[in-house]
Amino acid sequence: MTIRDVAARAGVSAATVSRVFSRPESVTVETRRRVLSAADELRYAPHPVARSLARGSTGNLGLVVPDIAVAFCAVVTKAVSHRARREGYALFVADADDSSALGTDDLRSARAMARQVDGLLLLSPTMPDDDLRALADTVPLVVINRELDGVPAVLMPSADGAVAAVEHLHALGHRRLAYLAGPGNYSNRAREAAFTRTCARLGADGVVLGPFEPTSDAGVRAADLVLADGATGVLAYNDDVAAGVVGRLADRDVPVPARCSVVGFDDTALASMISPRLTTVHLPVAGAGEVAVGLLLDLLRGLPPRRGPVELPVELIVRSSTAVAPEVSP
Amino acid sequence: MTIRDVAARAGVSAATVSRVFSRPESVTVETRRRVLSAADELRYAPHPVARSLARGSTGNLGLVVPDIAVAFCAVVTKAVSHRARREGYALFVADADDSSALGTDDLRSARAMARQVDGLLLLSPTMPDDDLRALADTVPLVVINRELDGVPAVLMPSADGAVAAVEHLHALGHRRLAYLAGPGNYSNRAREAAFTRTCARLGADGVVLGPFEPTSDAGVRAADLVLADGATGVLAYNDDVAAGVVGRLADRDVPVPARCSVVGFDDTALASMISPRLTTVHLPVAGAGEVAVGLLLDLLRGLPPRRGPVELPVELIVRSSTAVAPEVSP
DNA sequence: GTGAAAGCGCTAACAC
DNA sequence: GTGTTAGCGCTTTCAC
Repeated sequence: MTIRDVAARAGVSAATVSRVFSRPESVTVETRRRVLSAADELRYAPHPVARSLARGSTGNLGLVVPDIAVAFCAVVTKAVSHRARREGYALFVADADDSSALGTDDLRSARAMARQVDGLLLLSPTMPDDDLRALADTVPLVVINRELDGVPAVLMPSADGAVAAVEHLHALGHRRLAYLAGPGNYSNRAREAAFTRTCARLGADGVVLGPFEPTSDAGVRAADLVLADGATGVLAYNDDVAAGVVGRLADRDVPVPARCSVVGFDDTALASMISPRLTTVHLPVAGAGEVAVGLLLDLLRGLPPRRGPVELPVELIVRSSTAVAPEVSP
Repeated sequence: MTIRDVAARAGVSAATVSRVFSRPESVTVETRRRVLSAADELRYAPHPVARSLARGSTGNLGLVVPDIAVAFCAVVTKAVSHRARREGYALFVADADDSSALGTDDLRSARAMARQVDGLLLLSPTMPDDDLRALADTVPLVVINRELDGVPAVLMPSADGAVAAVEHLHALGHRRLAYLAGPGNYSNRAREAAFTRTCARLGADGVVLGPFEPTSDAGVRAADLVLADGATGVLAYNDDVAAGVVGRLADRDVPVPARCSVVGFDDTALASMISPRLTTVHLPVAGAGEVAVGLLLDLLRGLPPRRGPVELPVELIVRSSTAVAPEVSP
């Protein structure tokens, strides 16, 4: 069923059919009606691939995530998907997590998508700066959780969250703190640096453990290291790791928060599902996804790019996994 | 940068360049080398859209999920994504969850993707049989968790899991059981029916509550209904709901499993993250995703379709959220 | 407002 | 092996 079949049936030219489906107002009501009903009878719909080739644009957006099975990524994906659809775009999603290799292969995933989409969104990409820049020269690009001159970005300033978390623990009397490091992305680096810096500023002992996978299993292992270290306040890379820590501490009869306080990151649904409910840094994840699509659309429309990255505020949510430090044993 | 630029630079025809990128062995080593280095210098790569149009196939697979933010869906997506990539296909993912409307709009999502992919995978689709069949006539199609004559499917027989769960609770002495219903999809219907049937067979009181959203928040609400009902054994639609129930019962000082046993469904990571660890029905989620891609590839290759659906066994995993029924108060 | 014609970038016969 | 020639299905000038 091609445009020509419809044209023949409606007694018009292919160009007219094309117009009916592209700029209906540029065609008489009467011919439009004829074309539409012919199309209907033939169950015709424009072929998107042919349309993309002719138009030079696809109507698709692409998103590369480090690991779709991580709640944080899934939520971003959902937000991006909705905003994209609302704007009339379909969404291509690629999971960069390469089980065969070590780490993620976001560059390859991004390249594979680049020509099939009008624009690309990268979530927490770990590829080298140069590769990222080269990619940005190839295709309209917006990154989330990554900072690079000249590439539009939306940031959730993890550092602020880490600072708030450390200050919170310090205010509760904790003097030996541990940060459980995650994967080597922008967010983790920001969190780790802010943790260390803030510990130093407040005169607290701050130790960095890890890196760990961002999973609860890794959190279980991390908990034992924390215990061995003697830290009483823990900041985990994310909620999953924090949940693993909490679970393991419970299993080892170390009550949380009485003997050890635990802070997570992301404020995923998990954070309020476990017991005790997690004190955690809330990230405006869905908002970030939406804003990122907005930036990308601006880019596609040729609007002047904003100077710096968009920063969405984060917030420490205090729940039940943090409390005053245990008294030092005599 | 088109194929012609490369052809000119390498001193060959466009067809030869095309061959180098499609069937390299059909070209001399020497010309191949020349073409490749010309392509390299010009940073040329074949344009996938043009290629799709000319070839009549895209090299893409599509997946429609009811809600990517649900762990179950995310895990399937991950498995599908990996298998697809391994087979040389890219993956289009659409989230059918339409926040604006009630429920999911998988039909619309599927239609939007249909012509841009070589084949489509539908996870727990809720569209009417007729629409599904019509779609299957349009594009190679495989469904997961849905049964419909003539449409290749992979099933995780939820009913078996529900039967095992009810038998488990009954064996522990529970005589009044509740099923917390989920969304109106194939899986929920299978679980609910099996629950009711098995309760009847064993002579237990079985009450169906809901339907509820598949979230822990809904589980919180459900817990109060369970308490009001007096059931001591609960089978939830999924782990999230079960987690909500467990959390709420703890808040209401009803110890799990001492006073009430709770069984989940899916065996997501959450199940072993909460305390007590959830007894739940393990679903071979990743396997299902992989197998589904396999079926779809068979379809694309024109292999004769198998007669019935592929069934992957499920298994009840007994953890710490179930125990012998509390003694009946005198 | 509508049609004719050229072309988007690539592939696939078919000749040579 | 390689080049020539037609398209794939649609959009888009440019005339009329």
